[in-house]
This record gives sequence, C-alpha cells and structure tokens, in this order.
Amino acid sequence: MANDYSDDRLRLAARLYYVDGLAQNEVARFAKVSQAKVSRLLALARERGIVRITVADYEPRRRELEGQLVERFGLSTAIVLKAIDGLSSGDLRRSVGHFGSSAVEALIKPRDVVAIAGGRTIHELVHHLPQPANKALTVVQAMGSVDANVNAFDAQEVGRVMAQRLGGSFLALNVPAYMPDRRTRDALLQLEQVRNVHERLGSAQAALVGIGTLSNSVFIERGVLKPADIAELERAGTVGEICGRFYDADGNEGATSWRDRVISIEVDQLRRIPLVLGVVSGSDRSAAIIAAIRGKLLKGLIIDEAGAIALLAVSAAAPVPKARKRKG
Amino acid sequence: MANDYSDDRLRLAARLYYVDGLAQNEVARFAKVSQAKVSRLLALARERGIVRITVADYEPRRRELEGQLVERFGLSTAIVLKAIDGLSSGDLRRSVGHFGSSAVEALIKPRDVVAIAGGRTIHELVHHLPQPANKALTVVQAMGSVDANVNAFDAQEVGRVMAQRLGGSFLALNVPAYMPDRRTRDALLQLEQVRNVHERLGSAQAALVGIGTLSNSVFIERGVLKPADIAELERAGTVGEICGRFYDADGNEGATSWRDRVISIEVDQLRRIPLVLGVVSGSDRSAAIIAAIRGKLLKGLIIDEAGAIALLAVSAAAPVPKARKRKG
DNA sequence: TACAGGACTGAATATTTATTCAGCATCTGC
DNA sequence: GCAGATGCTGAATAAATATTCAGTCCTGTA
Repeated sequence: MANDYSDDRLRLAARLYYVDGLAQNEVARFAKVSQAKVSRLLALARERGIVRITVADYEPRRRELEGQLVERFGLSTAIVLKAIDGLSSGDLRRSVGHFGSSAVEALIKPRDVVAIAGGRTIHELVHHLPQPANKALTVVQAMGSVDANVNAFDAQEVGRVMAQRLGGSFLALNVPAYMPDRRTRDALLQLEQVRNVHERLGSAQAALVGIGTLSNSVFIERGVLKPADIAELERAGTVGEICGRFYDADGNEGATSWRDRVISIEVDQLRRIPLVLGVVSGSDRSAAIIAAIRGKLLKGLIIDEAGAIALLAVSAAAPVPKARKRKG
Repeated sequence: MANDYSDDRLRLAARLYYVDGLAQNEVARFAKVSQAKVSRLLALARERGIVRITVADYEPRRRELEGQLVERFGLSTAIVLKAIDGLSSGDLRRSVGHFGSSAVEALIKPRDVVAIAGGRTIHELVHHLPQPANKALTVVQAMGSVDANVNAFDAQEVGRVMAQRLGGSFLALNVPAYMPDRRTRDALLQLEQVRNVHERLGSAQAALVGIGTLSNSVFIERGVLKPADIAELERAGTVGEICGRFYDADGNEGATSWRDRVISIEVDQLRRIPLVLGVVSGSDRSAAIIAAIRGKLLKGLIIDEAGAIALLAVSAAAPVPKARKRKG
C-alpha cells in the first residue's frame, strides 16, 4: 500500500516486465499499483542495477581509414566516424558529433589549454561530451564574434559549454571577429582583456577548429565578406579558412587586407599548438583540408568516413608532401 | 537504403537506443530509416542477442512456508507463491498461475499420465506453462462437463491446452459430470469410450485438481445442486469437494445419492495417484484442504502465501494427523 | 514480357510507456 | 497545534513505441 521500493518489489516488476514480457499495465495488477508506478519502479530497477542491459559493442570508427589518413598525410591523429550513406548534412554532423565526442574527450588531457572555434559540427560534438568530468581545462575562444546575435554554434557558446562539460573555465574573446581597418583592430588587440586571451591562444595544447572554404564559410554565410574582399581573397589563391584565416594551397595565409582586420588566433600560434584537430563533416572540403595540413595548420582530423574517403581520393590524384606511397 | 539487417546496423541502433538513450526517432535519423524500422531493428537485436537484458532473480516462492506445510501436513510437495496483499481474487489467481506454472512444469515428467480438473486457477496456471516443450504426456480429463456451454475454465479446455503446451495428447471424458440417476450413470461408464478414459485416470502419475467447498464450488456456481442435494451433502458432513467428490472432515466421500450420479475420477483412483496437486488461490479453503490431506486425497499443494499462512494458522488450532510438532 | 508471390518499407495508427499534475499524507520547525 | 515543505501517489495526458496496412520492388515462372 505504502511507499515500498524494496528490492523484492523491484525484482518482481522487473522480472514480469523484462523476463515474462508483460505490459506495465499487467505488472501493475500483480503488484497492486498504478501503471505509472510500475514505470517508476522499472526506472529505479534499471538504476539500481537490478535490470542490466548490455549491448554488443558497436565500433563507430573506421580504423583502417584512420591509419591511411595518418600515413598519407602525416597526421598525428585521425578519427574517422562511420556514417550511413545519404544522411542529410544535419544528421551527418550529428553522427560525427555523437561518436567523435568520446574520442575528443580522450585526447584532451586534464589542465590543458584548449583553443576552440565555432561551427555546427563542433557544436554538435561539444554537446555530446560526457557531462560529469573535471579536467580543469582552460578553454579559450579562438576567434571574435562574427556578429552581434550570438547563436548556439558560435565559439563563444560552444566554448562555454565545453568548459562546463569537461570542467574548467572559459576565456571569451569579447570582440568582433573583424574590424573595419587594421588600426582599429590593432588597438583592440592591445586592450588588456583582449591581449591576455589572445596571447593565451599561443600556449594551447589543443585546438578544435572547423574548416571553411571561400564559397562555404561562416563569413560568407553571414554576409560579412564584401565582393571586393572575396575578389581579393581569390586573387591571393585562397583555398580554405580556419578561424578566419584564409590560406592558399600551401597553407599560407595570403597578405590581404582581410588579414589585417580579423581578430582571431594567428596562423603562427596555430602552428605552435601540438594538437590542432580539424572537425569536419561532409566531403566537400578536401582541398581546403589538404592545404591546411600541408601548411601545418592542422595536425589531426575528426571526419566522417565519406569525407575521409574523398580526401584520400583527392590526394591520390594530387600528391601531397609527406605522402610516402600512392595507391595502385 | 535496402534491406540491411547486418549486425553492424543492429549494433548501431542498439547502441544509440540502449546505451546512449536516444529515442527511436533520433536513432532513425542516424540510420536513415523510419522509426518503425528502428523498432524492428531493436526487436531483432534483442532476438539475436546483440542486446542482452538480465534481471536479478526474483524469488517467487516462500520456501520457509513450503517447508512448514510439508512438515506439518506430511505433504510430498508444497509450492507457496508470493503475492502482494490485497489483490483481487482474479489477480491472485493470475499470480499463482504465473509463478506456479514453472514449478508444475518441473514436477511433471515426460510420458506421465496426468489427470486434470478444471477451475480458474488451474486455467490460469496451464496458460502460463512454457510453450515449446515435448513431454509426450497423456492428459486425461478427470471429470465430465458441468454443463453444455463449455467455457475456458472447464477441464476439457484446460486439459487440451495443457497437452498442447507441454506436448502430448489429451483424452477427453466426453460425458456430463452428473446424470439424473445411478443407472444411467453406470450405463455411461460402461461405454467403451468412457470406460477407457475413466480407467486411465487410475494409472495417472500426477493430477492437478482444484478444491471446492459446499458453498463455493463449480456445482453451486452453475446451479447444478438442488436444495435437496445440498441438504443431503450437509448431512453427510461435507467440508470439501474435489472433482465432484464431496468429502467429510476425514477426507472420506459421503454415501450420498450425488455420489452415485457423478462421473469423475473415483476417490480411490485419486488416492492411488502419487502426486495429486491441489491448486488453490485464496485463504477461504483451509478446512477443505486439511480434510483432503487427512484423507489422502491430496499429496501436494500449490497455493498463495496468504492461503498457506491461513492453513497453518487453522491447523495450529486444530491438530491434524501426521503433525509432528505444534508451534509454540 | 507479363504476372503472381513474397519480402520489405514507411505512413498512419493503435498501443504502451513516461510525465505532469493535483491531492493527500507525513515530517519539521516553530 | 499549525503553516509550510517534502515526498509519494494515481488519473490524466503527453510522448514514445509497436503494429497495421497499402504500396513498392524483387524474383522466379509462364
């Protein structure tokens, strides 16, 4: 009649439900309680380990592809996540985020300083990080804010969540991502609040970054780049972008006016970070990724299998430095 | 896209659902299928053992009470099933049937001849017997049919189900349970079809019977007994009934006119069966049970815990044969 | 080539399960 | 003893899951 969460009660319910296959309704009659309570009893039984559900391991990674990427591109780390063919880009990001998060969690050591960029895939990944951890990280925003209305994908938000999830503090870069001119930009960089954070980026042990292209980056998406900017970047041979840094096929940042206006981690700072992980979902970034690797802007990749395959296919056609072999 | 029930697919679904706690909807997006199919994938994963659910054993029996019953009444077998207080009689029967069935299944050996009576609790029990078994039993109906409209609780139906579930054949006693007079009854008993079955009852290794009282038996319930019959039975000191045999406090069948008109297993046949199991739910039959045991009509009991406790309480007040000790 | 049979699918729907909510009981600190 | 907090309950309901069903796509046959 009264509150009775004895093990025997829980076992009765669990046995009838899981072993004998009765519906909660029927279990309720045996136990003389409401169906609602049976639901609660079962939840408790699972929690207390009276009911144990084990699932044969699912291997979410494509280890052979990881090996090939490491070998072909001289990466220190490659995480290739399985993904069903034909997923929408949203679901693909979700897959990469879901299964990539545990790998990332394993790669980041306690007390690390981590530079972090925004982006949808990174957002997805960060939101799947295990909740109860205390790594005492320092998570540092790697690029200013693209515009005033902050959305969930922005570095500011993503970094905050990461620090909260893995435990640690978040250092925000409380400035716009770009200024009208170099002078203003430099002035801003001198501000103590900004300078401290910006310098901190150089001492990071790890970074999580997305990779953009000239036709597909957050700056295009939000209409930040003017036609003149785009033309200039094109002239500079831009093939990709990381944290607002546009680079050419060798992974070098072009000397454009944009370069002088952006506020984000410097290319040289990035090169100094031992573990810069590019987080990518999709197969349309191969050239940008290859160039970034060539320029030492990236040391590792987290990518879906189709993306990895595309990358390998492209590089087979156009050799990259450090490539030791070519297929067939 | 197509039919792909690969283990990897199943593991993916199982992992996301059971380990990561996603809803089937969300799993569906990962796997690029409909929610309906996820449900099917998961069912298959459970079936194939990719998902394994284990439940800490629930002990459905009250072993100490069983021991006390065996000791106090000299029974060969006692199965006492736990049941929550305050269950309706229907739910109580359900409990006894559900958990008693596996004990019964263990007690009945392959190739046994089993006499069977009708009754709600026996019905419940039989319907919980494990489906896939082949014991090559001969299940024999122990009493004729009470009236023309056969219901699910009648021996005819219950016996058929038992034979089907445990494997074996069912011998029906295709006659009414009682005749207008002795002569007709005896004539019927001479019919080959009837005689063969009736004789077979004597050679049974086991029997499942219910226990009635004069105020609560199938014959009262269906209005078979006339006031004159009842008066006569009362005069004969009737305290209980098994398979249409009304007996007194010593477990002896009274010499009433009813005795000469009923078609069912004979008391002497019953006494010869090594394992006569009384299947009881509820606490209102103690006197009838005790008398039956005294008269060797029962050798075992399957009963709910409240019934067992009542039985022990009654017998503590009024000692029974074979009682070796008395409490306090 | 046409066509029946079988297997499989997702949309719609029926069924089952989890959650919300209001009511009641039991503490707790006056 | 009493207001307020806390916790537990089942009815109602929201949400999730299982099943039905009609259509599609094979595959083997005439």
